[in-house]
Amino acid sequence: MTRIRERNRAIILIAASEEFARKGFAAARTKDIAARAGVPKPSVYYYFENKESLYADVLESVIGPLLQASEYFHKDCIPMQVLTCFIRARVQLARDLPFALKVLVSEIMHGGERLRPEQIDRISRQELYNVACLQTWIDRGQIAPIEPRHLLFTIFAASQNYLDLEWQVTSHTSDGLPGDVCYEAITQNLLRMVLKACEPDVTEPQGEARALTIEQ
Amino acid sequence: MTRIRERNRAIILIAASEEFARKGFAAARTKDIAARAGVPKPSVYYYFENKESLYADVLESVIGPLLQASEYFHKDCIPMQVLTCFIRARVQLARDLPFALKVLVSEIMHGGERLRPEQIDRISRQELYNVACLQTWIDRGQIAPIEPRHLLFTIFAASQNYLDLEWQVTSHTSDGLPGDVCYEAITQNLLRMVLKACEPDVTEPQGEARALTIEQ
DNA sequence: GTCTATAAGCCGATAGAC
DNA sequence: GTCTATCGGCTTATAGAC
Repeated sequence: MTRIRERNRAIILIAASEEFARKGFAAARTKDIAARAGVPKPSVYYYFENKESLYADVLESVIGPLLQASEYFHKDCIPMQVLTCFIRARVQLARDLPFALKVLVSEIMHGGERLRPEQIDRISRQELYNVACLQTWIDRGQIAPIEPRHLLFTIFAASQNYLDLEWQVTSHTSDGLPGDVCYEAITQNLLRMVLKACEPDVTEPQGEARALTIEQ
Repeated sequence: MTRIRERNRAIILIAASEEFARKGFAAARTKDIAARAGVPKPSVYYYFENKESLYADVLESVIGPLLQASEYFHKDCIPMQVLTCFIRARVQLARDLPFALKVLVSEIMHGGERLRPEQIDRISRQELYNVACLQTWIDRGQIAPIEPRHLLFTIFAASQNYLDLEWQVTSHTSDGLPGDVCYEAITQNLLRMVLKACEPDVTEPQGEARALTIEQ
């Protein structure tokens, strides 16, 4: 039966996400992953090819939802609305898949060498599209001239700072996960920072900016 | 002679910074650190107690300069000037000690378990002081009510995104380090984001904010 | 599908010659 | 101080019984 297979794969994948999130790929032990999942170690190798494959599958579990958060990006939508939806989706992703997202952020921060070429490709394409979108808005004068990749990276890193601050005394629920208050606060702070920063300077409009802004 | 000792320690420390920055503590090999430093592996253990001690010393090499960047924080200084100096100092630190800083950021993002208690203490104290400073400004209405720790973390993470974007095609110098243009762009973007976000809303001043703002 | 018992190899750390 | 040669422990991964 394939039902039991799917279930066990899911259980191991979640355990792996947590172990990889806490210790990183190299330091995480398959023994600990198995223990956390409540299965003997060989089961991990029965359901996954090896440790690297398991790691790549953890990354895969979050890449789809991550890219989906970018679906709001369209050149002809209102920039502030797009950014608002985008940031909300990203923070919600951090709430839904905190560990897997942390693994991905850490992986990208370390060069992405363990991402499959196809995964790198999908992320890069989306990134390029989002950058092009932001650049268009900048050229039109709809948003301030902020380097698009820096902006996207800041959102990427900040959207999950809920977990990165856990080593300090913060408000946590009993099971060790940050409470909803925390997520809403992060959303509000990030929204404010990004939207304020992106507000175009009315004192120095760029070229044809005026006319196009009115069209919008 | 202690001169040769200091020199070799420094060489190994730099090599270790680079290896730890690229691979993390667990994945970095002392063999590779020795090779990068151009010394045989036992020399690493002659000059440092063990791998963990070497790692802690790498962190130590950047904690001092990191805390020094906070020297501008004083309750009675002008918030925007403090933040400007602080951000400039942080980005400059990222230029001066890119690898060691990356190790520290990664370490803190993973819970700081490998920081010595005394190192955690120093960082926490400075953090608490900076947070208190920001909170005072918020209470006085001098800056917008942005959660101080989120703001500090965003600056912390964003100030070194030069290296985190290296897996994409960016402008690098021949030796693989980002050029100065990149640093200035990061500084400008970060300054804009933070300063804009911190501008107090004149439309909704808080309580005694007016009077105190004028005093300043 | 599940699990015990073990193989094979790598890595941190050191002994000891120079 | 410097380096070769090696040990001991730990980890991934699997063989093979149930």
